[in-house]
Amino acid sequence: MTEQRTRTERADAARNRRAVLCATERLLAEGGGDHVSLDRVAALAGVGKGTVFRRFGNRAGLLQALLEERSRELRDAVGNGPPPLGPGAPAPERMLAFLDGLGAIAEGNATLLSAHGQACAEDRYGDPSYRFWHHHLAALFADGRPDLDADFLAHAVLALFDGDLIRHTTPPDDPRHFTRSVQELAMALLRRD
Amino acid sequence: MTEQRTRTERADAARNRRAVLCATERLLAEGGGDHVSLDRVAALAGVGKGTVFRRFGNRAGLLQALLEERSRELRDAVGNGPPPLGPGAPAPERMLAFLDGLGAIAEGNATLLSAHGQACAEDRYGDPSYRFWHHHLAALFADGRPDLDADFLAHAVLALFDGDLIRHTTPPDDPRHFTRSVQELAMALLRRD
DNA sequence: AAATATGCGGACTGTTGGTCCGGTTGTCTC
DNA sequence: GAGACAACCGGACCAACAGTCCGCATATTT
Repeated sequence: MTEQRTRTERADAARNRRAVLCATERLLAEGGGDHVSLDRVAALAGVGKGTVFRRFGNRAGLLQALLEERSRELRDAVGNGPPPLGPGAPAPERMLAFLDGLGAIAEGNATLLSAHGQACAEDRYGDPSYRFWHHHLAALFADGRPDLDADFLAHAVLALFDGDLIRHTTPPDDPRHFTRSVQELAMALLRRD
Repeated sequence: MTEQRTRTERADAARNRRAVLCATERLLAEGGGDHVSLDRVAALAGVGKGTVFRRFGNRAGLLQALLEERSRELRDAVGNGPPPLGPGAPAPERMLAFLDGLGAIAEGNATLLSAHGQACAEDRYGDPSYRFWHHHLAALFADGRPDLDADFLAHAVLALFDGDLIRHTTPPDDPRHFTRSVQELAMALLRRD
């Protein structure tokens, strides 16, 4: 479960990584996204500031790592799992299942999403995670609508997964409203009624 | 053309506002969006830092003002101009014309858009400019597709107007590719083929 | 020309992301 | 278990930034 970048990662290093990730999570939950300064993270995790940077490179890297942890499961399921998430199901069903999964993650991590979006200055589209989602969506669109620009449609759908938009379109009584809206939109694009 | 917040605005104040706006513009053009620090803006405009803040409140306000200046013309044309931009044309035509106009502005101000997006922490959806575009789009969608959530569709289309996305989907030889993609997508949503 | 309010400047503050290096501690070998 | 080695750690440090403040200047009005 814990990934290791060299052959074996030192025990204290692994422990610290966990501590930092947990601290980030807690700060994110209790204050807004801009409440997560790296000073605070380090302090709450009980490590030095240098440690945080050595592990995660910079603020964006830290948030990205957290985001990746939250979405790894879905990624595996989409790549190698059983239908309808995994390969084998028809495109519309597969897309609905995928958007349901991604939507759930996004809805549960809106503040993390916002923070990451703000920190991730320039290379959002180079992020491996983003590329994976994009590639998947583009393939599904290309399958159903060869007449449209599948690449662009995929970017368009992913652009919806923004923390602020989620908060703004989620009524207090229906936490999954956003996901259904995205699904509806995607189906309108995929199907030629 | 220059707006005045009290009955009459002092001449030097107006001059300074122009200078600050111009300086921002220049810095934005020559360096990236994060190259525009308010220190630098003030220095280049030849005014004190306090002046910038008194005029524009904060960084987000400054960028917002610039953005608004660039889009005021389109706003007027949409509200009171002749068809197909203004009222009177059928919804699809009107939407195409509108997206053409907004796309042109966005393509010409991608870095400004990025900078504004990053600075505008929380209240993107409260911005009067955003509300205007959103209201317009939502009305057009509601007209053509009463079966879908027009409000959400409008947000979705506006989410595309992001500096990074524009840069990422604009090939070097075709500066208007982005706009056409957006139009294509919007038509796919509006029409029930 | 005097009075008044409006605007001005830039020193100042608190916080941030990010760097750096002397010292520490895990791990591996013998 | 002892020693050697590399990996890792902490937190002092730095530059840059957004935003505040207040004594001074200047446009406008009477």
